[in-house]
Amino acid sequence: MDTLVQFVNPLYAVGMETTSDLSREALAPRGQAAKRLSILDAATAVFCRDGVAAASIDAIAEAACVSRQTVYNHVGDKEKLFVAVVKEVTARSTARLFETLGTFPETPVDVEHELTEFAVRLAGNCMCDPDGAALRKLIENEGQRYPELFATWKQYGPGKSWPAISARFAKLASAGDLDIPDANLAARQFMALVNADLPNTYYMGQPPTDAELLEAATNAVSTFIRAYRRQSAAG
Amino acid sequence: MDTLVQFVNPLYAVGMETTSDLSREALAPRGQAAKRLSILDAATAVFCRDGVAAASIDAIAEAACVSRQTVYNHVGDKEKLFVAVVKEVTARSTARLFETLGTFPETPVDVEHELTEFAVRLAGNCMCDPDGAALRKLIENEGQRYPELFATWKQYGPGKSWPAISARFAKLASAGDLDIPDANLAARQFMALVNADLPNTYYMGQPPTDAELLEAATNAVSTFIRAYRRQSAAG
DNA sequence: AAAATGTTAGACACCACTGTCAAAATTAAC
DNA sequence: GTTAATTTTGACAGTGGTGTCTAACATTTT
Repeated sequence: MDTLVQFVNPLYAVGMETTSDLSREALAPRGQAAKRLSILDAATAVFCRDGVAAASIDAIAEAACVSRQTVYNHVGDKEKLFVAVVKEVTARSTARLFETLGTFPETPVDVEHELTEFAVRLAGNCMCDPDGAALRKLIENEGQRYPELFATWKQYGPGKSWPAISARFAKLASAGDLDIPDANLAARQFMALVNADLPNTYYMGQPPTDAELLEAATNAVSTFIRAYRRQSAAG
Repeated sequence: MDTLVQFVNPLYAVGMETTSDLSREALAPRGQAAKRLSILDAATAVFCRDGVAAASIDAIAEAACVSRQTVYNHVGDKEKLFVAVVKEVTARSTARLFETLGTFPETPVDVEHELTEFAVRLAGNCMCDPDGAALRKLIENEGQRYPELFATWKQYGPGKSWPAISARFAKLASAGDLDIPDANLAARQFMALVNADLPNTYYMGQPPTDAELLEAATNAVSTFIRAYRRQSAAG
């Protein structure tokens, strides 16, 4: 239940709950939601940097500018902290992805141009976003050790994202712009092509520049459209 | 120096040195190269499973069926062990990639068919290979903590692999089969497309089945060729 | 069989971390 | 200004890891 709420409603996990009466968690007693967020952010960073097992609560507390005891008071032990982090970051990443998906050019005038601009937003806001990168890393590294959490993440992360992405490409096809027999496949390939040309430095600290983003998007969309353009006459 | 030898000559690091006099390392005194390999393999597995910082030498020793002291005798402390593992796995992966690249269809009769078969080999032997997967994971997680090692890896891993891959696509283009203005870009996109459609379970233990491999290769090559096919008349 | 070499088992000091506790200090509420 | 809630501080036992050492054991080599 608790789990579901956090995954389904991003606003909740982002700490934007109305501080009213809806979310009477045992955790955040009254006001200091900021401190809780600070702890989760710090934990995300340290978990990513050191790995969950090697991450020390002291390091997290220090990064959050908080005493160790406060960490235990807010979230509990390390495993609960990790679960809270994954839920938080999943909610944020998913929200950001859906926000970006809202700008997908479903009935474009200039397919290539508008799809390229969308790819820039996708790469900048989602793929290279610190939350997204952190989440990928955490899931990839620790997923096997927390099967339940992993399953829940799959359900509310990829399980919701991919159909949404595919649906956009299906609409784009039915708008007559491209010839896409399999929207799921096209969606996977589109994402892969955008990723293919991003400088591989972005999971090592530095995010790509705007120019790099644009180049990656341009190359990806160019190839994507050449592969999926509608044939004038016979196919 | 030592570093260079191990990276440049895969056979050395794989433990196939002639056991003669060429490689008078302080490490492998005379015969028991098998034990050393066993230690490196076990360390690879445990490092991947637990992360380097959280991996215990005892766990590695147990996995290698060896006493802890023997680990220290052969390789030294944990950092040296990690460096040895990365070199070993890099050498193995690179060797396997180049072996597979040797089967690239440079002057094919049926481009699509032969490129698909190559993609199957590439995915099966390189992308989903345990060594390759382990290496990606280790580099991604620990690269930042070992800048020198990371730099050396980049030099002898991607720095050697990508030009070799690109060169194949350039030859394929000049053979008249495809229209590839930028072989580097095409190579990146080809790899990305093959990866895009592999079941994402392969870094979680189970390798993909032959059928899954073939489907991924088919989809990837189909899209790749549609994007890069030579236009009959004007382009 | 003897000698040299490699391997194991156990013990060791040392260190870093966990999770808990109680008392002091700070901050917010009324 | 007093009361209540939160946070900090420092201490604590317990755990598990490192890297070293030594003496016993096993395996080759000669």
